[in-house]
Amino acid sequence: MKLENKYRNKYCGKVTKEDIGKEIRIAGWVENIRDHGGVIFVDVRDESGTIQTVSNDEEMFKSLTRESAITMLGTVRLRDEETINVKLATGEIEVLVTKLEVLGKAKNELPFEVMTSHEVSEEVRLKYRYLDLRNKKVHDNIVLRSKVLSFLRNKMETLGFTEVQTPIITASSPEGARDFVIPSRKFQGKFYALPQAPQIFKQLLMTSGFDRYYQIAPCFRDEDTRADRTLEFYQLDFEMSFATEEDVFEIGEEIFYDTFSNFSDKEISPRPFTRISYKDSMLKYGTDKPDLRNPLTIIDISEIFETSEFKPFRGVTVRGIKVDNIADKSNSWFNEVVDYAKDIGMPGIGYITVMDDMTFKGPIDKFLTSDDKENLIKQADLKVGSVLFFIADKQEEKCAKQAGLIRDYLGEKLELIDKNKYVFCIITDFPMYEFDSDEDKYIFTHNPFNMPKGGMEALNNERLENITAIQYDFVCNGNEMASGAVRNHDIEIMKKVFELAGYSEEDVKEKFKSLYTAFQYGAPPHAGMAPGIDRIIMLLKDEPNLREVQAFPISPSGEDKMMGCPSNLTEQQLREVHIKIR
RNA sequence: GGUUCCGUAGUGUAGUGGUUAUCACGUCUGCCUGUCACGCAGAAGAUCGCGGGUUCAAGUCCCGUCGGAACCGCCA
Repeated sequence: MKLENKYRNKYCGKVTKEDIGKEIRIAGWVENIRDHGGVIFVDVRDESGTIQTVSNDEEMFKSLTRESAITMLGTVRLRDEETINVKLATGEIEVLVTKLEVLGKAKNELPFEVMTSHEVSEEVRLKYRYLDLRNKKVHDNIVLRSKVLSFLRNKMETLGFTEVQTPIITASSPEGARDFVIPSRKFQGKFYALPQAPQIFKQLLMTSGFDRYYQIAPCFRDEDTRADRTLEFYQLDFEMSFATEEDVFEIGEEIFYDTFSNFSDKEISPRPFTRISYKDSMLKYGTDKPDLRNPLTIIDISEIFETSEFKPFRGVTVRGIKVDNIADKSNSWFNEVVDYAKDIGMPGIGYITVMDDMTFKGPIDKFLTSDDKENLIKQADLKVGSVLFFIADKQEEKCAKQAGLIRDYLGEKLELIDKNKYVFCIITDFPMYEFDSDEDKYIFTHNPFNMPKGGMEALNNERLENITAIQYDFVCNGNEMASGAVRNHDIEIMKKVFELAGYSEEDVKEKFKSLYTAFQYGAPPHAGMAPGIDRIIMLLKDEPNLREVQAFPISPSGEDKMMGCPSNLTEQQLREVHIKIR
């Protein structure tokens, strides 16, 4: 790579003892100035690292400010033994400056210190993101992102995938997330939309004979944000024709396993990743994105309490979480668990403690018959010192979710979670439909273009809530990392799928025009998925939110105070797109 | 839309209803020839988010409002 020009001929961090005696030119930012009166030190930083420069000419550095962009001419020399800085890669040498030129002066009062920007409120960091990004840790996240993207592209090419770019300006889609919309100037009253995902396009590409497609695809969703969710994010979107669920699993496993082992030293769960059905996951872990580093599991013990004298448990869903060897925890420890249970909307949490003689202690004990006790010992595998927590609710789904939260809480509280591991699993067989009590009808749980398991036969014969889709999520350490499915390429099955959710054939024709038409011209069976790029980097870097791994993220409230967006438009702009602000 | 938490110099913070609002970093001035998050001496810098209330007295308590964050709803 050619570097030499009028600004520099050497990167700061690449200067070595080999360069001693040479005159070099460096360019970068002033990280620090230490004026000793007579001798003055200036640390200069570029992307490669930092080097100390030194001069006896105070006049030359007189109005120099920290974080200014500069270029310097100087001679590399060896430092005296006792002045070597072992903390610095270039700590054995320094540059004796002969000429300094300020290329971009920085105001002398900075909004925050670059070296400690991570301690500053995120609002200020984002407003001055270009300064924040000078911080090594923040900068390194973006550099890693580049490396991961390159690695993924290379991997996909190796696996025979073709990168195809799909439109950003496209049609609004009636299902799924709220679209970001773009008013049309030429077509009054009509709107384009940004894609929530390239879903339809990639299915059309399958119909077009692209055997394996991929794309590092931007996705836009106008929904409220979360730590791991924002308005725009990137997915490694891919799709394979004439492919089965297992074909996609194999590719997905290779992508995740190889990426994580290439960019992290942590232990990774071996391939093949554990497969868990949605139903089992909701029962055992109380969530569809279980953290399998947590060894605790949930068991269903509703049956034992069907005729119980303890009213709150009789005839409702009762789940249990057994933890061994914690019978000796203090009252206050258990009270904290009870407080947490109340925090998440439970009336409290019951538990029994197994004593040395295998008798139980706890508020629920007196309601249990000796048969009940024996059943519990057997079902929950209770031992001396075990504690069994009870979670009960009339609604099964609510009970499962609360049990899941308690499981997470206990895992953290008891430090059962090994932070040095990535444990992957694949959740399969998501439900196709769910009942929406607000609208009093069945709606799609997820993507309506997924193939129902069992095809037409299942649609005709099963109860709607029992129909599952050949749909799967890749999950790592409690995070949903990717989502995918075998798609529905059969027009007859598609019509039926929509009919069951209350759509007529005309609706499908109109709302999903492209797929409905295209699939009448020979659609191949196809399947794929889409790993989330931001979440991969987040996990690799142990970052608490995805803004740390995007160069210019929007704030959680959906504003960008650096760019000033969203912003007003001029009257003329509004007129041109035929929009009147109320 | 809802719940919870947080707003004090440029930045991060301390602050039991009671004198001139604490400390650190940064900034400015001076001193200092080997520091490396240099040191020393001094200075400037605050509408305690905003509005109202309680009180002899409010940064502190109450109400409202604005801003920020996490979560629920929503969303793959």
